[in-house]
Amino acid sequence: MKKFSCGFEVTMEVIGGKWKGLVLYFLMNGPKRTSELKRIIPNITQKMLIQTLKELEASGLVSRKMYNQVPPKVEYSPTELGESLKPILQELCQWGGHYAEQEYVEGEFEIVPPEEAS
Amino acid sequence: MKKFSCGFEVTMEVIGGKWKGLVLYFLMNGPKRTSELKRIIPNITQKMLIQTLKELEASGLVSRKMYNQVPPKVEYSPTELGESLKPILQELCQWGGHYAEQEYVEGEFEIVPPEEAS
DNA sequence: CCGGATCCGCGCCGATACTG
DNA sequence: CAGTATCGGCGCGGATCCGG
Repeated sequence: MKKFSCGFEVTMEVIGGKWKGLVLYFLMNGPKRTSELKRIIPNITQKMLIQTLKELEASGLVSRKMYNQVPPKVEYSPTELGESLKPILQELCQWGGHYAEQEYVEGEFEIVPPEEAS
Repeated sequence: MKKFSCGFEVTMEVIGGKWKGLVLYFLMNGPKRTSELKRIIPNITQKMLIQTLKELEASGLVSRKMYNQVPPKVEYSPTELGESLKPILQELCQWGGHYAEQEYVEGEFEIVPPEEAS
């Protein structure tokens, strides 16, 4: 059992890292197939996408629905627990957007369409 | 200039990682000296504490005030920009607290006094 | 009391190739 | 289309010693 001194650390354990929060954020608008997510987040590799989704599922934030057919079809959607993070994720997103425009950090960060993002 | 496709990534760039958000969170209750922070977060090493504070300062979220005296005294406090993160940090903290008590993850995470935390 | 400097292990994350 | 397997770089974060 991992021990922390503050709930903040627990949340970070769950949506921290490079991709987890972002993937969850894009799932909030409705169920997505793996390939859709890959298209929305072009810079993620297939490996990291699958791994991220598995971690989110293990954390109980995302549910995985499989259709037994060919070609395979899998859809991911946020669970109720995952949905409960929606307002927070949106605030984090908005804050970052405003922050990037602060004169203090102007030229440090840029928000661009996915194709051009690093 | 770092490029992102979503403000969320920018925010994570600033409060992500193992310590940045946590240190900022504990600064919200008022200015703190280095040694105070070290006492509040015993598991952080001095190196990481200093490094974290410098990064937060470079991001414009924390201001560093030095008193020229012996023994040296330095105080850190959140800037206005840093303060603007306060509600979000609190929500992240509360969410993590509730999450740790979900039956789904019971036994996975525990929130304990700093001395026992890992 | 406060901070800098070095060394280094480990794990995150990426690239690539392959299966059903 | 969805997922697995393997290999490896690199940087975060930790331990420790040193200086003002």
